[in-house]
Amino acid sequence: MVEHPSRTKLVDAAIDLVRGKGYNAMRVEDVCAAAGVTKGSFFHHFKAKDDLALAAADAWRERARGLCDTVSAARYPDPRDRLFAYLDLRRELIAGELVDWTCFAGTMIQEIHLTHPDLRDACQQSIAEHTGELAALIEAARRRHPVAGDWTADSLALHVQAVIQGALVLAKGRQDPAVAHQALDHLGRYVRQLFAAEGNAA
Amino acid sequence: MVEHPSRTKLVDAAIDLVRGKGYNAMRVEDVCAAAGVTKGSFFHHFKAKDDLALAAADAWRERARGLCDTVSAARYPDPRDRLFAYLDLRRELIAGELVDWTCFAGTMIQEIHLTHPDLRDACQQSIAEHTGELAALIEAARRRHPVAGDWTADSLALHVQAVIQGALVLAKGRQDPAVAHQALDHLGRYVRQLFAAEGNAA
DNA sequence: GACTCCATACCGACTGGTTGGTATGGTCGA
DNA sequence: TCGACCATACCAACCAGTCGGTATGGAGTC
Repeated sequence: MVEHPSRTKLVDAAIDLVRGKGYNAMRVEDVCAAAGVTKGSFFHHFKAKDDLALAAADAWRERARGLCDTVSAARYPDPRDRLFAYLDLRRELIAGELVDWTCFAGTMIQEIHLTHPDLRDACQQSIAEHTGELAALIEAARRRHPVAGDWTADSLALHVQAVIQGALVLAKGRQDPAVAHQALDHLGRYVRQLFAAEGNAA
Repeated sequence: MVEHPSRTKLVDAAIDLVRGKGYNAMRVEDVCAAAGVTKGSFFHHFKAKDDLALAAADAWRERARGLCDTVSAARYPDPRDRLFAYLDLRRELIAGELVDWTCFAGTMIQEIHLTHPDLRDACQQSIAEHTGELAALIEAARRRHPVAGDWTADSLALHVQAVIQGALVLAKGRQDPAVAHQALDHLGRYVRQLFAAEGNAA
């Protein structure tokens, strides 16, 4: 499997379409049209629609991998500051066209969690992997700074994901990313509060 | 329009099915089977599938209305305590079968926000109304207690909704309501922190 | 109270468009 | 010439929506 431009284009198109209209509303012909190929090509690369979705979930996981590292460790040597910067980044990423800030995995899960267990697990893995990276960052920050309250790095990472996913749902409802920003503002305030305990103001 | 048992059964069945499998995966015949009526009856009461969804959105809004009041004002005279109790209640409501703790409006919005603008607005209204009630409660608590930070009641109400919606998405992904509890625990801690400012410990 | 008239509620076989998937054949590089 | 890659025509299942028909009960008339 060395590149295959058609295949890659199909996967990318599928991700975009799912992010916009969801999985069930996305027809294979839509994907083909968006990718600029025909159905023959589609079913040459994928044996079924679900197969494409699986590939798309993998591609999405790949995209999400290392998102934490986007916030350079060089610029923010302190993991706590890196965590704050990460939250700010996530906030800023929610802007512009809807299809650009929507989460493929979250959209898929909500729609097919009962009907397509294998697909659900693939998408879940994508989220879990990212949450794991975030938890590691939180844990690093925790080791270097005192924190308020009794909580684990895993649970806070989960909470962050929840706020983001929920903010996206609300933003879709209002057709306006601004509501997501409000939620992320509160999240930022909360996390900073947790790490600003006991006279540790930044 | 005085009752109409068949119609009511169809609406209730639709709400359950959407909460489980989503809107597109729900067939008209599924709704009929679940409601114990035939297709003929269905299309007598609703002129299209979308029409049923609209009715279901209304019914859902009705269900959600006054959820804040479930936390009795008599038992919690202080609106701040009522707010805390509300958050606890929301946490406890996420338990048991998936179909019982899922949000109809959130599920719908995520799936049809682009393809069915009218349906999206109906579901959005359901959320907006509930958020409004919550904001009023927050505002009342705010007037009676000093708070930390610079934020509005509306934005905090929105944040609460976001955490809940996001927690549900994560719970669906893991097929386990426990993850939602973790997120709501953090939310509870945050809100209490906001209201516990300046020596106002409960 | 018997009769017509009609509206509402309901039934279930049928239809026609949509759509995931297939069959077949062509092109091009090795 | 073989096989990877892709195009076109086609198929069959699925499903929202239709349509002719039945049952029930209430209003009006004599």
